[in-house]
Amino acid sequence: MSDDKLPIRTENFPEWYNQVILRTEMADYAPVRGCMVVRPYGWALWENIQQALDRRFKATGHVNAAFPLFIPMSFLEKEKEHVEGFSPELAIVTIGGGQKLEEPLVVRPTSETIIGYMYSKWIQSHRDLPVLINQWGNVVRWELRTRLFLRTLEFYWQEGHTAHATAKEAEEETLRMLDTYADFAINDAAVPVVPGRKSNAEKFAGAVRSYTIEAMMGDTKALQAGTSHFLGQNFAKAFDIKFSDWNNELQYVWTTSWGLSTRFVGAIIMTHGDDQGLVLPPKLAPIQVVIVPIYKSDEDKSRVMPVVEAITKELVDFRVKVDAREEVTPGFKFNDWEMRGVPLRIEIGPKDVDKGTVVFARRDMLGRAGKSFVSMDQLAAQVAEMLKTIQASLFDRALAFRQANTFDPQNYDDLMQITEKGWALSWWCGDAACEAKVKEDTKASTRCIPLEQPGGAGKCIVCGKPATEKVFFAKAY
RNA sequence: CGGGGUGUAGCGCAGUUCGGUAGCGCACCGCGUUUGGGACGCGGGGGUCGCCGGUUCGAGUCCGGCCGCCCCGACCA
Repeated sequence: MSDDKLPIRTENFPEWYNQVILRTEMADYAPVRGCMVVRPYGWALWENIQQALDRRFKATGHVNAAFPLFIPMSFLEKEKEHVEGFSPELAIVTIGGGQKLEEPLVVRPTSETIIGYMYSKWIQSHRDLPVLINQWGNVVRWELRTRLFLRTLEFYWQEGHTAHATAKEAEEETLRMLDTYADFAINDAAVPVVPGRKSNAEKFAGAVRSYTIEAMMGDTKALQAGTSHFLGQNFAKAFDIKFSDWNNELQYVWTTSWGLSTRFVGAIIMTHGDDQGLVLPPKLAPIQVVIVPIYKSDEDKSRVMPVVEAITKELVDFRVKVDAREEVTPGFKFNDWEMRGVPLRIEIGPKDVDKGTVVFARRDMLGRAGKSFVSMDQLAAQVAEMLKTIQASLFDRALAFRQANTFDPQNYDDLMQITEKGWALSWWCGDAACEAKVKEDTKASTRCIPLEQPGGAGKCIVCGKPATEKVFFAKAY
């Protein structure tokens, strides 16, 4: 339950973030360090994210399956970069049923290895390809510094794992799924993202190329909101995934993997939230419309409640909540649901019943500015229209914010200044040394080389050598 | 793993200096009045004071040890 005000977002962003999550009952700290409990309101948001993604996966021919939580330690060791990347953050089971295990079992940090092993059994011929499997599940990475939703020891996600006959096909799949993530982020979450390629230093352990969608949070820091990897034949060779091609010659398959996690809940919170609390995009909000009935006397109540009921029936196609609590005042409810980010509030009192109207109050425009009197005629259509408007305004606002905080540095000093206050889009020669120097000097890393490039050529912002691509430098979560 | 902070009712804290049997606000329960932007009155319930040990007639308070959690730095969806 809400009592007093939240921390001011611009004054103490991390504290604001924590308080919003705890107070809106999205999640809570678990008794184990670095672990969280996703509470029903947070999980409902995640379920809507899952549905939005899952229907896109199905539409592109993918099917769901479930692979085990435990992976033999030796599996991870088969791919050199993979084990090097993940070994510092593995949880390892050494005892089972009171007996010391002959081979330790890793609690999966990701499932490329065990899925690769299974694919080697299942794939014989080019006729078995492509294999397009997705898994919804949880994974464990023993992180040192944790934050609710953004980085916890255990998190929930989906991981897609596909196998293809040709490199071209696999690369297409990698980009198709990156595009799927971008489409979801932009159109359902109203989170503007930059699709791009990761530098070698930032790529997934074991991938040939990694792609990402990067989003700017309300404090201008960057968040990797989803990733898609072209794994080449690295895992095919490690797990001997071979098929007979059209000429009856044995070939290694080409694989991809792509994932999006509960971290995205954090992305939504930090993209749209304001001092009043959460602001949820209508398409994903667990509650799209909250109805607050207003009355003083029993007589008023008996006039208002039937109208509330009738309206609720009319709005069956939306996720509607009627807040009929008697023990708190309407004013309290307004603040409470605003904190919880419900996109649209409908107030109905005796005066409205008399006039045949209701009050719409938009979450994205607080106070008087966001209130309007609306006729009860065609209410469902008006609600649909309003939710659409709010959805669009959230995206526009977030995009404008990102544009206002993205800069084109003219020299290295300029770059150092910019990384203190936003994103820098600069020419980069591609040399890891230049990248490392920036990180050393500014704590900003390369976020991605956007797929959309200005073209032409320039000089590397760090060393001045010729460069053909621009990269985003920014501090990141 | 290093630095900082903290642990007393569900939450936020006071009490620890100087030992004497635990308190405040919010939340919770009951009744009544309230209700168009965070209501109020009256009455009530709830605590092995993080854990273990020591000193003492007596420990939330003093001494020793341990642990948890949060925040800040090196790795990461």
